[in-house]
Amino acid sequence: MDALDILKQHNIKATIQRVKVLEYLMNCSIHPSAEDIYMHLKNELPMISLSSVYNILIEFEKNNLVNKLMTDNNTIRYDYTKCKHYHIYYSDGKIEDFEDKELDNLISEYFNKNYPNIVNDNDINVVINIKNKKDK
Amino acid sequence: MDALDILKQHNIKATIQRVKVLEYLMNCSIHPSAEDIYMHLKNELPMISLSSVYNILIEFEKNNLVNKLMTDNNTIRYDYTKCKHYHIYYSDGKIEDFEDKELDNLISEYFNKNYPNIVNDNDINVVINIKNKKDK
DNA sequence: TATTAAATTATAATCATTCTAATATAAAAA
DNA sequence: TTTTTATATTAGAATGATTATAATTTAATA
Ligand SMILES: [Mn+2]
Ligand SMILES: [Mn+2]
Ligand SMILES: [Zn+2]
Ligand SMILES: [Zn+2]
Repeated sequence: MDALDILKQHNIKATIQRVKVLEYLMNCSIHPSAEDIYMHLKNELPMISLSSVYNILIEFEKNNLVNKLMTDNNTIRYDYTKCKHYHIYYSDGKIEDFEDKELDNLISEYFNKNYPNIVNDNDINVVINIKNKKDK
Repeated sequence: MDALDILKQHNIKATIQRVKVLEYLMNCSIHPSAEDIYMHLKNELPMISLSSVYNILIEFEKNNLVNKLMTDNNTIRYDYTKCKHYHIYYSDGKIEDFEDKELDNLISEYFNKNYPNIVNDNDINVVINIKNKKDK
């Protein structure tokens, strides 16, 4: 399903800015910051403003179209909400998707068995931190 | 082991500021921000500066005395490095420790078996996100 | 004691994000 | 089609966490 349909489905008015932001999020794999998105879109959409990117991301987050990824260097990164997956954080800033159904099940089952009342599946995240060689 | 011994052990000069920061981190359970630490210490140590708190935290981090906890609201929280544990993030900002040996082992074994070359134990974190009732 | 280095402090700078008010665009009403 | 109203975007200011800079204090060394 393409960006336009997704916006319609969520009753979000499909402005050109929103379509472009969503398209970029759907197709890129870098887990961009708001600034990254803005920089990328300026090429094809020179009039877009950084404010709009922030506004749009807030709107998308409310509708669960994107997830915020926490980082420890004070910048929020965004991830298009597709099927459940985890993330590998590299020390150079790269964030990589990590998909593993078997691990999903393992963890789901474990929490359902041991903490059935506290947590539901989607609340649990696995974060993998890897140091790049250069960074000692 | 108390704060003073830990600093000696890591060859960090035991200034009053460093001792107090470390003691607070060791004893409190709120996973404080730099500002939280500063506010708390001002009572018993009125001359301490926020700069020092930041400097000290950087120093502690280099020596693996503390870990940074990522958050999605642009403030870094600090955690004294004790035995391996995970964290529950509540939507109201509280961060709670979550210790579970069985889960540690489960995850360790799984990664050792399936991704032995990519990851080592301590790189893997489990983050649990829970919405407080009020927050809809 | 004099000299040097290290740590702390006050303060300014940076930078990601949010807020505010103005403008533009689209939808609804007349 | 015009007028009105609501919504979205924009530019720019404000905020707030963190980092950088330079001065001062403290501790260590000669
Ligand atoms: Mn910041
Ligand atoms: Mn900030
Ligand atoms: Zn992802
Ligand atoms: Zn903790």
